[in-house]
Amino acid sequence: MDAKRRNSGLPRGGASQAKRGKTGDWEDSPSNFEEELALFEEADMEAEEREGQAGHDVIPVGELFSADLNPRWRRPQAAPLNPDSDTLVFQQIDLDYYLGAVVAGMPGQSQGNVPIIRMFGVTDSGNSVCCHVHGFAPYFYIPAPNGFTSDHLSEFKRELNSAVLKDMRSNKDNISVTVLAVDITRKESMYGYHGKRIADFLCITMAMPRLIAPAKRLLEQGFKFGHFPIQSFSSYEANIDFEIRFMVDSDVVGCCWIELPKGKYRVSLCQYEVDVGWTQLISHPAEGEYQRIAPLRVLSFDIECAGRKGIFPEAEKDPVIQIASMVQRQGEKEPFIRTVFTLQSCSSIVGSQVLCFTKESQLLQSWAEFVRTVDADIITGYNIQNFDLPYLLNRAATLKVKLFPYLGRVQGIKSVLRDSSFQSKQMGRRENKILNMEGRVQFDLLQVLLRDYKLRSYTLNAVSFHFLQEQKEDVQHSIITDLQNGNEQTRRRLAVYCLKDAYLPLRLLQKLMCVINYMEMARVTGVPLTYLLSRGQQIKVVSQLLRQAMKQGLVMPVVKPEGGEDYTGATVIEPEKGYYSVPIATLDFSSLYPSIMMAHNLCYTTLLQKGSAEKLGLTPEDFIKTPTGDLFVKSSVRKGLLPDILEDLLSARKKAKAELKKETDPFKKQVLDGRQLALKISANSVYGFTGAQVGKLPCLEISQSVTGFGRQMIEQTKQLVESKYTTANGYQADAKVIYGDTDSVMVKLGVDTVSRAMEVGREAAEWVSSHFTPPIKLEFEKVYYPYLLINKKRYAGLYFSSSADTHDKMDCKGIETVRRDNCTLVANLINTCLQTILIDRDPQGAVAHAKEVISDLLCNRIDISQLVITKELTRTAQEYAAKQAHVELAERIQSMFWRTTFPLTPSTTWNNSSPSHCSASLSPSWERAKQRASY
DNA sequence: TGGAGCACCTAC
DNA sequence: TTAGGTAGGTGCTCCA
Repeated sequence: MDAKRRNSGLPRGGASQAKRGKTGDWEDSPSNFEEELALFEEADMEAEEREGQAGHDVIPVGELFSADLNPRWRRPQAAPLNPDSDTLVFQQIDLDYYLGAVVAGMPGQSQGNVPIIRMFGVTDSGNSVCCHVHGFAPYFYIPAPNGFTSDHLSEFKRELNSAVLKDMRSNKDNISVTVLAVDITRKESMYGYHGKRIADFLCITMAMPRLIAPAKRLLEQGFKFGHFPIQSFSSYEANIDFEIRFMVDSDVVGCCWIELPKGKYRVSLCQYEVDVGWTQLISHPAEGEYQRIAPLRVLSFDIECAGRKGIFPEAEKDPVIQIASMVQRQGEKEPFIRTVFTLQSCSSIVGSQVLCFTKESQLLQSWAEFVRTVDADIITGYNIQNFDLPYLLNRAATLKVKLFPYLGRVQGIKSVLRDSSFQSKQMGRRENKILNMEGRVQFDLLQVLLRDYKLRSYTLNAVSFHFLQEQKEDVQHSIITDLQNGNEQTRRRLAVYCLKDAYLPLRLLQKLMCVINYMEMARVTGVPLTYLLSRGQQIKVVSQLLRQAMKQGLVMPVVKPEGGEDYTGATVIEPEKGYYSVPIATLDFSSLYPSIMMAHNLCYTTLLQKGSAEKLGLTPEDFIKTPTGDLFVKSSVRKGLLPDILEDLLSARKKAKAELKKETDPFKKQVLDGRQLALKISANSVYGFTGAQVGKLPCLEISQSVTGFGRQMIEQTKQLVESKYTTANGYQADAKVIYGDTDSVMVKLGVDTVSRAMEVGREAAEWVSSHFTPPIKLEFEKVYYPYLLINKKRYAGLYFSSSADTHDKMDCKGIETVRRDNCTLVANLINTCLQTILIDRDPQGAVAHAKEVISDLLCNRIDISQLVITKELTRTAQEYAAKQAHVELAERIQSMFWRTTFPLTPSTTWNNSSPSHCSASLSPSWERAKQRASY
């Protein structure tokens, strides 16, 4: 089919005619991306002929924008829904709550404003659903005071209610009842083992989520009611997000499928906007057919602004000139909507629709209308959270485009910008802007990459090149304004650029399978999709903990965060530094910390606090003493919650790993690898959670026992291996553990070949494993041959695991090549030298290469832009003249080179190439070059 | 000049 | 209102 026929009259290289004027410094043959776009056109032809539309021409919109410009923007027509005879099934993708008026016929309070859970989702047929869930109220627990009976309930409730009311500074919602109910319930604290002693707790149900905190505070401060003396109550589960509370109680997990049985829900407003009582909905576990994913609409967009020369665009001053949008259904290969909104005219682009506006305010308003029409479930792009969306919103405010800031799915709710700062040790302080868009998940690709990937550069260009081997269209930022001020051909050039910037995030999302991976994570951990990008690690563990606890009638206490003493972590075995030209076998404990917790049943619920063992009359057979002296009951007395959670996570990981083995597609392999890694990280963060002293439920007894066991185990492993594999026992040589970190040992077995090292390694791992409690298991991982051990946490070697004949890769740990605080020149130099040493086994060659590079550096043969080493040195470099900076940097690189590649003591086998020797041979030329350079 | 203290990044 | 952990190498500044 002729992809160009729609474009009759317009030459393909049309832009060449426009190579006049002041912006003539760009190349203009059609880019690969334009050809790619044109290919989409072919695929679209049939659909369009069927639907009888001509979607991809230039449309001079002027004032005439209508959401009906292209029927494909809309979702498929929704079939009529009869609550009495139809079941409604949808995949829930976002969940929040709001305060709303009571809906007659729904469970819960009968008057006033009530919290209503709102679930957004999509059906199999691609129709969107907004489901209001009624009747669920927030609650928390306190232990019932001594002598409390059901006769005291109403008095307690009345007193607490009036205390909370009195505590309110203002009562703008006109609340008259704060405490809805107080019930006596039999529960048990999850913190510490106390002989399964179930006790009376008061379950206090409040009218609104935000009333929980004051009620908890008042009870803590000291509360008096009836004839009971004033006393302070500790609270339980008063710090749980309302959404999580609901999800846990109704067994809903992130992104699961929800069923509303016929006769149990009602249609309230437009199609598929429904109301249901919270006990009526059915949540399907994400298994079997319910693992599927609905045809979600993913919108990716990018904006261009006409900034002033050298000034970062400001929304108050600089206009938005283009917005490109691409919409793709999850699971399909290509976007089915490709459109660009431009200010002023723009030549046509095969494969995309161009909508031209004469007024910027019209462009903005129309784009918002477009978003509402497309009704995307997921909104993505590159840095949209902190740039594009805030810019559009601020720009629309400046131009007073009143209908713009309604971008969510709920009518009448305005999208508002807020600043938030999020701080964690893991990610440092991160300032972000937050924009509410009810019912749409904002999935900023930059944020995903910042969280999940350690990269040297996070520009869209660098990231695209890294993952897709593709780059942005070549348009310098500085000429954007000129292109806009040119003619319809230069604006076309800009539009192609803009389209590509909207397209790349979609491609990346697809390639990295972000959406699917995040959904899996939401399903495994039970939190909403949005939490995964906006919150930390802890909430995932809390969600799992609560679910597991509820099954056993356990409640989670609220603890005051207080920083305490740090505890001891893992052991790093003192390395026997050197270059090893013999195979070194590496044995690892797989999932060390999780398996320790499982093997020894370490949990909040199994912890014996001081004196408990005697008080409960436990015999020594009932509990264990950990290396740190803490006591935990065995699983025969009570199985811990944390071991249960870990078993779930690790069996999911096992499954992912099995799929990984079967998979042949290299990229899907990578993704499955990512998933199993995510599950591993989740399992590891359970340990981290117990050690997080400023956290929801720290328990240092658990975390320090875990690391204590770990320290013991790695020492024992070293001793076991070195005691069995000796000449005295008939082996070729005495084995020696030359290094080890946390959960691994590197062993010199004294064998000559990789295959022999693998054999002995496997045998040794199995034998050592038999000394430990399952599921603790030492595994043979790999052989390094040769192996360069520079220092603790710094080494390199050729990595053999699958085959004994060829190495999989050169593995570098902690060396400049993998660190991001060095310039690429250093990384490349060290990398080449390591290759020369390990693969070619030619240390002299490595020295020669280093000399060459340093000489190039000193003679100004290397671009200065490559030379920024660290932040500190950037400053130094700027303070010196360029040539002097070269010398400084060359010295730095030289010392870095020596330390990294020749760190060895003279006794090690470097035949005739010890550091001092090489250093001497380099020196004369070094001095000469230095003199030349500083001349 | 050498060591304490810090920032940064990584290993696990 | 919210935040996983410790060990450890390296380069830099500051100070005695």
